Amino acid sequence: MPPPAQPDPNAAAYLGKQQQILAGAETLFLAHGYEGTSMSQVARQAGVSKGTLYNYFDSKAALFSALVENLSVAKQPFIVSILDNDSEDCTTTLIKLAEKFIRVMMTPTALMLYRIIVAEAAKFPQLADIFWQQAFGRTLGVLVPWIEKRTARGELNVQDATLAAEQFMSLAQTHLVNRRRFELPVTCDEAQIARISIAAGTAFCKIYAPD
Amino acid sequence: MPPPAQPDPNAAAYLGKQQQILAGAETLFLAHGYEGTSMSQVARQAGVSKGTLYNYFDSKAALFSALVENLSVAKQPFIVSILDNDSEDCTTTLIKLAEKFIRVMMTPTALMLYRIIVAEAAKFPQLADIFWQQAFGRTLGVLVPWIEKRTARGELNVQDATLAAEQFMSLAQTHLVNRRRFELPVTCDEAQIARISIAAGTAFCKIYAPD
Amino acid sequence: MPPPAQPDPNAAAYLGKQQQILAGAETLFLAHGYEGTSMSQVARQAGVSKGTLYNYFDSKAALFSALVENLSVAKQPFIVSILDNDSEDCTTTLIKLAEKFIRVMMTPTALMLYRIIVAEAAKFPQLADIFWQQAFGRTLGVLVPWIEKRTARGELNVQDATLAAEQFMSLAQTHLVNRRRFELPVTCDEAQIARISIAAGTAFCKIYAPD
Amino acid sequence: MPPPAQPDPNAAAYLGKQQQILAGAETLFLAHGYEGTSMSQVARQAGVSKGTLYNYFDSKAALFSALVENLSVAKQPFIVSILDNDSEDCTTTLIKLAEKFIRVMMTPTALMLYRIIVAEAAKFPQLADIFWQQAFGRTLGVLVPWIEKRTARGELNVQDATLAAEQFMSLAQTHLVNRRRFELPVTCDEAQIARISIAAGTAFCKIYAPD
DNA sequence: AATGAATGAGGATTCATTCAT
DNA sequence: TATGAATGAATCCTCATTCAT
Repeated sequence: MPPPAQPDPNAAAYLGKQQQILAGAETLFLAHGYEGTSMSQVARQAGVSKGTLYNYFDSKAALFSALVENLSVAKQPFIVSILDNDSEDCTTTLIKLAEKFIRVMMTPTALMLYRIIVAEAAKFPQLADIFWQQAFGRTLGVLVPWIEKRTARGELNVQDATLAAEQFMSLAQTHLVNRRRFELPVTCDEAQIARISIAAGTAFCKIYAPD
Repeated sequence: MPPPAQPDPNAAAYLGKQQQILAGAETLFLAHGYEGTSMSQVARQAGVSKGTLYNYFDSKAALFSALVENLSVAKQPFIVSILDNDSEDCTTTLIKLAEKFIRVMMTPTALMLYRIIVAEAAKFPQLADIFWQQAFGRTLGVLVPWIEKRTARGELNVQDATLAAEQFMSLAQTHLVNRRRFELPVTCDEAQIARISIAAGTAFCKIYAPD
Repeated sequence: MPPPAQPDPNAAAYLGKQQQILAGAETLFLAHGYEGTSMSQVARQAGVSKGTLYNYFDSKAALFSALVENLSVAKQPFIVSILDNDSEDCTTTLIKLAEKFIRVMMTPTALMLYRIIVAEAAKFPQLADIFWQQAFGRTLGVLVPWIEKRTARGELNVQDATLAAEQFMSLAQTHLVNRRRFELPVTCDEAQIARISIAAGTAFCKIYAPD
Repeated sequence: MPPPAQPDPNAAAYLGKQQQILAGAETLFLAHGYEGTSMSQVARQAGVSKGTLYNYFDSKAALFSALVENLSVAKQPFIVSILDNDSEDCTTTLIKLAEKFIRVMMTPTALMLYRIIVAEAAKFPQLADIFWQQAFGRTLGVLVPWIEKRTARGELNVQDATLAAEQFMSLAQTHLVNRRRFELPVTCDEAQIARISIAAGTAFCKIYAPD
C-alpha cells in the first residue's frame, strides 16, 4: 500500500489556493475587523467552499494570523533608500523620511491593521509582535544605524540612538496619524503632510544638534 | 389636576442601579472588548436581569457609549495643576507633565479604552470624539495656553502652539505608551518613566528654545 | 375594623380611567393587531403605568376582549332607520341599505376588527361571537322582519327570510368589501359603491320577485 | 478550467429537505398563525436544526411566504371540469360549482390560510395577492368565460360577467363559509351544503335570467 | 389606587466548525 | 481534495406580568 499522499501533490496549486483565500480574507478583515468578518463571507469572497477554508487554515484565528503575517511582511513598503544619500544634510533627509513614514501609516491597510491588531492584541499577542516588527521595527532597523553614522560624522549628537529614533517616529505621527487612527476628521492634504514632516525633521535636528 | 408623577420617585436608587450596571460593564468591556462581551455576561456580572439592563440602556451600543463617556469624563485625572507653577522653569515643568501624562496613559483603563475605541472607531464615531477630547483634548486645552504664556515671557519660541503641544504629547508617548498599547513586553519601572519623561521635556525645550 | 374599601369609591373616576385605557388600546390594537401590540405601548399611549393597566384588566387577553366588546357594541352605527320607510319600493330601500352596509364595512375600524378577530378566532372564540352579533347579527335582526313584512305585503316572495337576508349581505360584500379585507388595491369611489349597491339591491329583488 | 461546482450536487435531497421543512411549517403555521409560531418550534417539528432552517429560508417571513405560495398553488384543487359540460343547464352546473367551491373553502387549510393571510395582509401584501389569485382568481378565470359563453347562447343575460361571477362567489359563501371563518358553530352537513349551493345556483340564474 | 423597576423565558438570527459525499 | 448542508450554542433584544413602594 502506498504511503498517503505527499504533503503537497502539486505545491503550486496548493499555494495558489492559499493565496486566493488570503486575498479574500484581506478584503473582508480590513473592511470589517476580526469579529465583524465571518468565515462564510471569506469563503464566498475567495470563491471556495467553507470546507476548503478549513483544509487550508485550522480556524478563523489561524487564518487571521496568517493574513496579518502576510500583510505585515509583504505589503510594508521599503523606506531604506531615503537614508542612503550620505551627502544630503540631516534635516532634509529626515523630512523626506517623515513624509514617507506618514504616507505609509496613512495607508488604509496600515490604519486598519493598526486598529485590528491593537484591538485584538490581548487575543493574538504574537500578531502584535509581528506587526510591530514590520511596521516600526524595520524603520528602526535602518534609522538607528543612520543616526549613529551621522553622530559619528559630527552632524548629530545622540547618546541613545534607539530612543532618539523612537522619538522621531513619535514626532512623525503627530496630529495626522494619531488622529486618523480614531477616524477623527482631519484635513490631510499635501500641505498638511509637508507641515508635519518639516516640523518633525527640524525638531529632531534641533534636539540632537551638536553643541 | 395633580402634576404628573415625578420622573424618578427615588432617583438615588435609579442612579445606584445604573452605576451598578456600569460597574459590571466596565469590568467586562475593558477585559474583553465590545464584541467579546455579551449582554448576558454584563447582566450576570452586574447582578441584574437581562430585562433590567434594557430598562436602563436601550441597547448594547448605548450601554457601551454610556460606559465610555463615564470612564472618559469621570476617570481621567486632572493634569492642570502641574502647569500652574509659574516660577518653575519650562524643562522641569514639562518633565513633570510628561511623567503625569505617561502614568495616566499607562493606566489599564486608559489602555483598554484606547484599544477598544480605536477598534470600534468606525462603528462609534462619536465615542472616538469623546475619548479623544477627554484623553488628549483636555491636556491640549491647558498646555496650549501655557506654551503661549511662556512664549510671551520669552522662555520659549513657539509659532504654532497647538502643533507644539501635540508634538509634546507625541514625544511623551515614545516607547512606553506606544508599545504597551500593543501589549508588547516593556520594562516599565520608575526609572523608565523618568527616562522617557526627561527625554520628552528636554527635547521640547531644545526644539523651542529662544534663539 | 371597617370592611375593605367599597368596590368603587368613586365610580366615575374608575370608569373614566378605564375608558382612557381602552382609548389607548384601540389606537394600538387597530393599528398593529393583537400580537403586534405590547402592554407597555398601551400603557404609554393611555398615559398610565403598566401596573395600573393590570388593576383594570386582568391580562392582555382580557383588555383585548373588553376593547373588542366595546368597539363592537358602541361603534357600530345604526342601520335601522333605512328600513323604516314603508312606502318606498323594495329595490330602492335595499340599494340604500347595501350602500350603508358597504360604507360601514369599509370603515378602517370595521376592517381591522374583522381582520384581528378572524385572525384570533381560535384564541378568542367569544370575541368572534360578539363581533359577529354586532356586525352582522344586528343587521340581520332588522332585515329579516323587514323581508317578512314585504313578503306579507306581496312585494317579495321569500320562504326562508334568514337565508335570504344572509344572501343579501353576501351580495353587498361583493368586490369591494371582500377585497379590501385583503388590502388588495381596489378603486373605491362613490361610483363603485353605487355600482355594487345597485347590483346587490336589484339582484335580490330579482331572486325573490313575486312570480 | 473545470466548470464551477453544480449548484445542487443532489437536488433531490435538497428539495426533499425543503419539503420536510415546509411540511413542519404547515402544521404549525396553520395551527397557530404567523406570530404564534416560533422558528424553534418549526425546527423541532421538521426534525432539523434551527441553523438548517436558515440555510433553506432567509427568514421567518421568507419561510412563511414560501409556505403560503406552496399551499395556495399546490393544494387548491381544480374546479375547471365542472364547467366543461356544455349540455347541462345553467342552474345544475352552477349548483355543482357552488358545492365544490364551498367544500374547498371549508377545508381546514383554506380556512386557516384565509385567516392568517387576512390577519397579516398589511405585513405581507404580496401574499394576499397570491392567495387571492389562487383561491378566487382561478375560479373567476374559468367562471367569467363560462358566463360569457352561456350569455352568447342566450341562456343567461349578463352585462358585466366579472361582476356577476364575483356575485356568484359571494352567494356561495353565504352562511357556511362566512361563519366558519369566525369559527362560529354552524351545522355543516351534506344537507346544509346542498341547501346553500342550491340557493346560490338558483339565485344566480334568477338574477341573470334572459327576459 | 398608582407606580415603574425587575424579571426571565422566549423571540429571531448568526456563526465557527464538522463530516458525509 | 473539495464541497456545502447540518449543527446548536450563543447573539441581542422583547414582553407579559409581578410587587415593593
